[in-house]
Amino acid sequence: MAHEVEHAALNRYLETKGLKQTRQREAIFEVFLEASGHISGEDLHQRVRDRYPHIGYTTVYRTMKLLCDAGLAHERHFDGGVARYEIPHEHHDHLVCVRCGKIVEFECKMIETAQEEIAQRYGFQVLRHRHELYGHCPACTDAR
Amino acid sequence: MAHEVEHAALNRYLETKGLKQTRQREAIFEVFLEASGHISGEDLHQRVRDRYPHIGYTTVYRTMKLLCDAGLAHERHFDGGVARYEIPHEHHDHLVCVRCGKIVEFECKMIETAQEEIAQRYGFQVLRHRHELYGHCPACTDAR
DNA sequence: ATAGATGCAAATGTTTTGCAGGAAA
DNA sequence: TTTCCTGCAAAACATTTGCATCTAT
Repeated sequence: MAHEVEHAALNRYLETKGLKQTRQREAIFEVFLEASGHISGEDLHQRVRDRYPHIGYTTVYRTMKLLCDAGLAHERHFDGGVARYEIPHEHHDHLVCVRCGKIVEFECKMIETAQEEIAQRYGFQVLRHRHELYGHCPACTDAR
Repeated sequence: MAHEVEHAALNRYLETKGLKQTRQREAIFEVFLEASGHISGEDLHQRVRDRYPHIGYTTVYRTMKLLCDAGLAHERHFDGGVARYEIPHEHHDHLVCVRCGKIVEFECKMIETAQEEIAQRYGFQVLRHRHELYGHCPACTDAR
């Protein structure tokens, strides 16, 4: 089993919450870590199934929710209606290819600053935001 | 009936497409225009029901889709999973209050410019985007 | 032994579709 | 009178919940 550090973090979290360490949780977390980003609940379920044929959708969803609570995963919803999960890291936004589904992360200090200024102008206390650019990635632009 | 100009535009569209002018379509469009912005399908249905008790959800959805195709309405999906409709006007983004649901529009040329630069940097051809700031509006910030 | 986890089936919530009857052109 | 609409019920679709059973502690 790879990702020892991460699994240790999960086990620590489970322990502090009085929750249990199970094969399913380990398997789901492992597959999630291997996928390294933007994997959908469905894909995750499929891949975990390769190792645990009887695992249910339910357990995948419940475990991902748990991982999010533990701060070990981040849930995103892009257009299309399915939840996707990423490994938490510094703040960023996304470019999404509407043809092939490719997702690219970007970071822009200037936009962050502008957002703060806008929030202040309207008296809003911003808790989170959503910023996604949808279009064609380089490969899909060339393809026609 | 108010909004004569808009209804004329709808009738013109229906005619060019060989579609029919019906009481339901008129009623839905009228209620949509009166709401002037960010009304949900459910609210729309409720309000139309005050005038046409037997109107179905289905007709409201189908009509809003038609209005979107005609360019007379714009569909938005903020967090929460319900479609909301607004009267089309120049490009803008939104601030959404997570407590009271208030929606405020904003426009920022600087962000638009930054988006273009980012798209170029990653070779994406951007078709549309989504930019929403979620937080507490002034009233809800004061309330506690 | 016991609190907690699992997996199935059924429920949820929003939107869409099939279809038979109804209305506009 | 033909083409298009409407409204109901049922389907879709992603996710959640109820519950009886199983398992880690």
